[in-house]
Amino acid sequence: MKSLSFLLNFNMKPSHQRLAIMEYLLDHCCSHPTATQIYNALSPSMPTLTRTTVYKTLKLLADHKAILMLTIDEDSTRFDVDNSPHAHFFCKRCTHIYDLPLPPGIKYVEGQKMNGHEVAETHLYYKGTCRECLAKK
Amino acid sequence: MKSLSFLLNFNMKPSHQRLAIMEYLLDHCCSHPTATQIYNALSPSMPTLTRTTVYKTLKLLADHKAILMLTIDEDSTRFDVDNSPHAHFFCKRCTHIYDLPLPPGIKYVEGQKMNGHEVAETHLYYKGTCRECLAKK
DNA sequence: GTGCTTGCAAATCGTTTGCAATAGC
DNA sequence: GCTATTGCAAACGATTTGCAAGCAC
Repeated sequence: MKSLSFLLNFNMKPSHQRLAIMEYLLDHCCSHPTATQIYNALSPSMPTLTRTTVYKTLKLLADHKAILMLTIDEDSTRFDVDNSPHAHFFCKRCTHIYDLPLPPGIKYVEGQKMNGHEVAETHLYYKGTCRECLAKK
Repeated sequence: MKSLSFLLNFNMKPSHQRLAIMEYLLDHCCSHPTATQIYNALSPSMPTLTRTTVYKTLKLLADHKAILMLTIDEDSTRFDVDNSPHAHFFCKRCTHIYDLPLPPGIKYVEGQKMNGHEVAETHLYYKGTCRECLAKK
């Protein structure tokens, strides 16, 4: 019941829907799912769930800094429960997102100023073709 | 007529429309415009220009690696003519994008392998509130 | 009952597509 | 004339909105 404590930690009421979404995120942290993927996965076992609720929940979680919104994919927003500093590799062919260790030398800035700008998030992205897709052809 | 040589360099036919779009990009490199901003700016003096053409041209330029597509803004794709390695700061309040020098230690990977993945682009993004918006309130 | 959460239907907006018209060599 | 480029209208898909209904304490 990790999802329960997760929601409580962030002062969010643990509704049925939120628990399910949170649990999905925790179970699929490595795939960095889209809102639609979450909806499609949960919908069969939760017929009343709507896309709207999924979007609202994800937005709320992101506002509470419980999850991270990744804008690496131009087609749709991806979500990441892992908030430890790490980089991402986005495959342009299959749209899979891989986690990568942070290269030495780069600092993840948060809550500090940079050139007068207040930094809330740092993102390091690589884009290209992943090893799976390279192997295919 | 920088835009002309720019297009020729990338083996693209220098049509009237492409020249105008390229020129706009070169003149507004620091604002990292959206397709719609480009369209709105050029439309008055080029009444026949359509959004479609702007999108197609930008996609073509990006495919030829003449410009960079930035996915930092969740609302719309931004375009950058400056292909020298640098970081970006995205203001969540005013959506302005600032160029930032690359911090020491980080390498911009291109054309190399990383964990078996073939990297085509590296992106370093910071998000938060910019100094202009901080000063306002 | 009060207030937050959800569901619904519709709208919005960026972007893409198929195809016909056009322009330039 | 041939081929690439453009324009148009329509489609598409992700995301948001306003509002009414539902749920929980």
